[in-house]
Amino acid sequence: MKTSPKSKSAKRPAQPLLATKLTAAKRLTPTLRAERILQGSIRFFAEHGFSGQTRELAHELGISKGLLYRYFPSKEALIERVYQEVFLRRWSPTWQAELTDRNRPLIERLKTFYADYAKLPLEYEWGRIYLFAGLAGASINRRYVRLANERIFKPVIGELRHEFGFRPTEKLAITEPELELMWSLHGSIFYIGMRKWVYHVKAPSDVDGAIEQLVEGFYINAKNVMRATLSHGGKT
Amino acid sequence: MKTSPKSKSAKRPAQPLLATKLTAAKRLTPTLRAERILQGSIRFFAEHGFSGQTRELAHELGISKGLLYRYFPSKEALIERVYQEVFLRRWSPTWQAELTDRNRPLIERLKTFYADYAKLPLEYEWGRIYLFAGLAGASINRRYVRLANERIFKPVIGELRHEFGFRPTEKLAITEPELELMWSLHGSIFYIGMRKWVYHVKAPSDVDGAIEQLVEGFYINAKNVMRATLSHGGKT
DNA sequence: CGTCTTATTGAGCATATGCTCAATAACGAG
DNA sequence: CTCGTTATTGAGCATATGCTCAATAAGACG
Repeated sequence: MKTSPKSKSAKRPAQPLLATKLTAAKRLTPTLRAERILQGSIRFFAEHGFSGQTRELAHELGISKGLLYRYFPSKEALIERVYQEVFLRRWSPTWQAELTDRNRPLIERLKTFYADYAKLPLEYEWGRIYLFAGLAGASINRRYVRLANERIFKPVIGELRHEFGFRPTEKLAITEPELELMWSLHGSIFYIGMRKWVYHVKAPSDVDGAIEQLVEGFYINAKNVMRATLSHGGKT
Repeated sequence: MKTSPKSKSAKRPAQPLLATKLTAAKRLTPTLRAERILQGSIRFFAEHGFSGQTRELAHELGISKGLLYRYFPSKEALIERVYQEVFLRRWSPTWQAELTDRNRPLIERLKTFYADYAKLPLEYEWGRIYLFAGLAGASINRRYVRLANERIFKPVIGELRHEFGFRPTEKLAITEPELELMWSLHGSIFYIGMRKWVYHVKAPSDVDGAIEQLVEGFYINAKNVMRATLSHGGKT
């Protein structure tokens, strides 16, 4: 079936479409080429999922499939790099300090933090790749959840405890209702992204405003839930 | 495609010595067989996504791949049937009446409704297939969102308006903050399922309790948001 | 048991897909 | 310009995958 040179040449006579060789910015330095492949792969896999073909990816990158394999030993390895790049490289190191800076009112800290943090899950690439990875059973999601738990959930619950006059998390372990509060907020935020990038239905016209409304509701709910579940001896 | 009668007839050795049929699939009636294939496909596609192979599906069903194509003309058609079965056949016709039955307190109605409704998106098959479909760009999600909007979002907002003394939705159009409230609740619920079936991280030990906490928070937030955004002339 | 209907099978086809490798050509050094 | 290094290419391989069809055999009925 390979012996069909006639149909082959008939199909590919020349460059009928755009960018076949126009973007022939050929012969880049390995570092730069690898970087381009990585960034292109992020976009590509976000769009097509990890079952997208390497042929098509190479075509979109304007390079040959062979070149792909010079920089990444396998499709699997490429995907692993995509995970690293998308999820672990975009974590702002200042968030934690901002969240726990008691010179500012907590509600204000929460609003500014989530206004910034929400950009991650609301980003096209981030959200879709996160879902594809999870559905494929990749471990990256669990790793990310652990990160969020340590650097967001725990600190925020700690600050809320302090705000509402309950014992700190070191003295009174974090409860399930408190954790559910956090999950609920993050779920609502992520769902805004899902509406946009997965369901393709109308998202809020004012995303920042929607996030702020979510944070305000969260703050009030937190107060109520903590009072209802931590009150017995929980008060300082 | 059929124009290849070259050495076709030559190679037909026919191996009738097949004792390999250990799992002898027994001759079911077409209706029953189709039903089994459909149910098996739901489980299979929920697990592997729609890029799962028909060969493997047939194997899991204990039948040959050929039989699959006797009952469903193509993989695509099968998937379409899966959508129908999962999303449109499981909608309870009594929900709407329950939600608007003003003989019962609204908060109670909401709790019982969501305790029941949440079973859908929290189900393994439902949640994962919904995500796979959305990521693949299927239109079923938009269809489902429209359904939820008409039969849940609008009625609930209407009841909340009545509960808190604002003008009905026929007189004062539903606002974006109100819709966001609904989305937020549904997002939080769906996210519980995602934790279980997609991220494989710890889900609440008491799901029903978590749902109830969500509904309570939702009710309070709704009151606050409506008061903040509908007050000017909105009051009855 | 024999016969007929049809549910069921699996080899096979055409194409898709991850990956290899010998050949090619772009850039820099001399 | 010449030459050497190496980024880049694309035909090609091995296997995967949706789907077809002639052959098979499991029941129903006499």
